[in-house]
Amino acid sequence: MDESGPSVRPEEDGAPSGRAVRIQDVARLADVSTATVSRALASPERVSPEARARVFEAIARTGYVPNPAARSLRSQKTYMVLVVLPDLSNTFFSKILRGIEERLFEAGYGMIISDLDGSPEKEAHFAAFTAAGRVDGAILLNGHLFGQSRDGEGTPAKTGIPLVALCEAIPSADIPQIEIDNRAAANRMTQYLASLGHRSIAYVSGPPNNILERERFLGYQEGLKASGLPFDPALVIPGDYTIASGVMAGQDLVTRSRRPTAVFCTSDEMAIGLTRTLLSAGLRVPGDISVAGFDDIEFAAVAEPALTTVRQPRRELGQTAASVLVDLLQGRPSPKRILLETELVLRDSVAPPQNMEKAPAKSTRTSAIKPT
Amino acid sequence: MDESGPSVRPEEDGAPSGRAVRIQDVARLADVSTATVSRALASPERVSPEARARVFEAIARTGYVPNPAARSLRSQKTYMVLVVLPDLSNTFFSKILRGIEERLFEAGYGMIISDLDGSPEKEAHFAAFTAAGRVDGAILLNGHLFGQSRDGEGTPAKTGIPLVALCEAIPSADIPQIEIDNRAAANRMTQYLASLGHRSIAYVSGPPNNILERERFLGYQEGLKASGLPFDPALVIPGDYTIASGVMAGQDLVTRSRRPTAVFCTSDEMAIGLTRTLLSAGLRVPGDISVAGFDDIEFAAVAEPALTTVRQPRRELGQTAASVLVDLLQGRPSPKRILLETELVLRDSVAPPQNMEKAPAKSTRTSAIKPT
DNA sequence: TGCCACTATGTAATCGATTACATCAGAACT
DNA sequence: AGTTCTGATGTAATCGATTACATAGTGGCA
Repeated sequence: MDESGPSVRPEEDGAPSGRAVRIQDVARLADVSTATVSRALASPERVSPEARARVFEAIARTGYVPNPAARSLRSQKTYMVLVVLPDLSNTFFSKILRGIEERLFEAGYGMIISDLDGSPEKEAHFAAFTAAGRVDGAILLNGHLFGQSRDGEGTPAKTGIPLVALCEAIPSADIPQIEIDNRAAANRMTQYLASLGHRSIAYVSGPPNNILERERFLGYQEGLKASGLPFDPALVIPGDYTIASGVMAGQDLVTRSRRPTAVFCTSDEMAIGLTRTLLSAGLRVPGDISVAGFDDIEFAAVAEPALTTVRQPRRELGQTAASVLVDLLQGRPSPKRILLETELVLRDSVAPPQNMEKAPAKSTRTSAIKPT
Repeated sequence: MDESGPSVRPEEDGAPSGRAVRIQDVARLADVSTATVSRALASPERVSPEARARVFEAIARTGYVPNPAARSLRSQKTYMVLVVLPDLSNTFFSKILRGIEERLFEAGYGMIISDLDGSPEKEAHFAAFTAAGRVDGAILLNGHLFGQSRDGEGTPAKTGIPLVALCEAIPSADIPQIEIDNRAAANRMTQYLASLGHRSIAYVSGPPNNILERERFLGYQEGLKASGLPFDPALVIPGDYTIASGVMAGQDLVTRSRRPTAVFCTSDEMAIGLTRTLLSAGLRVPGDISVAGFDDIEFAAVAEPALTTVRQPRRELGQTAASVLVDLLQGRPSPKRILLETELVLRDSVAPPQNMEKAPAKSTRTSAIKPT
């Protein structure tokens, strides 16, 4: 443990060697009790200015940092928040995570990430983890509660801690939902495409049980209707938000004899994969087919052609979710649902359909990088 | 999870209500002492098969999960690992993180992420966090120790826990380094470009103090030398690995009167941004200028044209770093340095220079998506 | 002056697991 | 048979902070 020598004083008062500084050490140095030290930290107004000063002085000299395990054991708080997401390696989440982290950090909370990766064991693990009180709250990006399917089947595991749903709403759960209006956004994009003259607008979907997908699909149908266009099931191509599924969708399109003039992909990844496939097959984008995406990830602006898409305020989504959770953790009230604004980002991958426009194949690039 | 029988009794003997199950509850139910329960969990071979069976049965029935704070307080272990990285929203890190998380999860460790974001306060916070024993170990992706600059200046903060450097080596630190051979990889790519006939190969750098950058730059110079090409400082264009800096580099190139025939970008992000700018300016890639990247992020394969690059085994890098750290945490020896293999991924953004090849502008696409 | 209210502080119980040490039964060895 | 060893288990100390409760001191007010 310690070197007990003659001139021991391994740390006259500082930290340099050996064992960590305990609250006892600080108390002794400040000539107060441990209770006073604890109070000076937690509620400074409850100790006299003199004692407070001595305590802070002692803390500074020793470099004392409270032992979180001890604190947590007694106070039943961990100052940790769990962020549950389906796939950490998905670009879409990284900016959101950053927004979350920023806000949590400001509020003094740490962030534990759980990448479920579709694994039930992992999910069970983190459910237990949560139930074990290892975190004070959680932000769920995976569209369902622990122990429940996306459809709200099954009994949600009792967590006993505040939860917030982010991006993928969990309608069956009575927790705050932070999201965008997916339906309105999809509607808007669809109407935009129609307004350019497209009469045959394909839709590349997300995974079937996904609530984002359901909303966006509704929006797409509404958009068609509002534009006086019929809904054609043959124009719905299955996808799952990944680049690979975009590539597949593109291959599907390429082989069709009657092709739509525009494709609305419900993620930028799919749009980029799809575009790539179309271009490889010798089709022109947007000359032969216009392609629109969803999310506005970093690469959308530098895709070739630059991708027309729906911008989600990703960082802000993360920040908002974190703020709401912190409010809950600290006993403040919070709204049940927050919708953040999206924005149509018009770039070069969408143009009026060829047969309506007599212009040559060379697309009219409206901007080099960021039009908005 | 399961449908419990007709008589619900969600937890006949589990947490009767409200409060969490304690080791005491399990012990009572299994008719053993708490010590035996603890041992059954930590070292099953030290308890008799019968007792062990009763304990596990009781655990299953109660849904007991050890209180981590209590465990941590006593055993001085947190089963948490800190991952320090400079920018969470960078695509490059996400797959690495996933690799780390996978391996840590298998070994029973949780992952706390700290996104330093270039903020000294954040860094100080996490240094204290670490010093406070809140994690058992850390994986550093930011190229320097706490309290130290990238150049090894300053006294590294005493953490007292195992550390591992990942991707960005920390030469001054005596900790395991997991990385790729950046120099060899850059050398190889440079020689590859030269072997196609390129005599004027530009280099878009990373940030100046970055050790990756230094290594890659050396590799570039060595590659030139090995190919009998002179090094021309005018062909070195500053960058910082971001898309935006790639765009800037592209703008620089576009305005030059004498342009290189090939550009080696030290990140895919820059390569994609740069390509975009060249294309927008009416240049052809690889017709007029070949562009190569580094990293092989997901988007490289679907960029237009598909990007020739150096593949880093990102997931494996993460897994390896996590494995090494877990070894250290569990007292096993570990190698000081691990170099993982990279791979040259040949796609469509690189071709022989125009003046050497009489073929038309239409580039010969060797593959649609993934040639390798 | 005597009593109350209030503030500042100290004492010690407490959180829930791990683990050093003690105990005991039975096997193995002399 | 007596001694030692081994393996299985229980008892209770321990980790370091928080906090309920107790106590001392101070000022106000009748």
